[in-house]
Amino acid sequence: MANKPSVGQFKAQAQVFKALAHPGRLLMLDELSRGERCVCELAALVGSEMPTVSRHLSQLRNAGIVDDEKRGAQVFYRLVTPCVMNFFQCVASVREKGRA
Amino acid sequence: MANKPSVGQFKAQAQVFKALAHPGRLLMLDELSRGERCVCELAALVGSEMPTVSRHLSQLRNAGIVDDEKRGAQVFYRLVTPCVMNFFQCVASVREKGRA
DNA sequence: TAGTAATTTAGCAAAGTGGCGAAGTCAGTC
DNA sequence: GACTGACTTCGCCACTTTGCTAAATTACTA
Repeated sequence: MANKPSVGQFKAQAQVFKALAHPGRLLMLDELSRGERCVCELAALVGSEMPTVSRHLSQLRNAGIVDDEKRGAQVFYRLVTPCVMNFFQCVASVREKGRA
Repeated sequence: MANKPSVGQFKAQAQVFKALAHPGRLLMLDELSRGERCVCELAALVGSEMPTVSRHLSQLRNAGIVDDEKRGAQVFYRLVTPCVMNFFQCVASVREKGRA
């Protein structure tokens, strides 16, 4: 019933893409594709302060891309939808064709 | 040779995602997936002014997602990398899992 | 050459994004 | 109960994005 997707659908999808539209968040997702990580590990990875990283992660969580689990004093994040990692191949081809 | 992608790579990829992170641009891409369209057709589709649509299209072009061709007084845009349309399925699953 | 239509570019105001430090919350330790 | 560490939320500022109108550009027509 959705041959012509509605504007609302695109709005929701744009939110997901928006969550992916940041180098630091992509770096974190790449790391999470190899297993769950706590916030402090990801903060060290991207080299930003923890508040900054925490907010990036909540953006990814709100988009439904990652999930979090509190264990003790630490919070571990993991990738919920690994298929987003497939995007990278297409995006790479986008960039290659772009410069052709 | 790229087991550990560099920050620069993620920066470039984020640019592509950024180009996709707008409902109107997604709507236009969906339309372009069914064939080339001129700017005025796309403007009518999204219901924005032509200058606005023109800028959105140049963003998509700069990202390497679409290509343009001038024919007479009109400029026709077409999808260069149809694989970006595959994203939508994964994004849809992201949103479904997100609300589970 | 004038005139009209299709696009793009430029300039402006409003809204959103990203980063940091300060402060608040929660878990484990002394 | 006080203290420390991990994390989140808040407030602030700088920067970017977005949409509009006005103006410049290009193609076609009379």
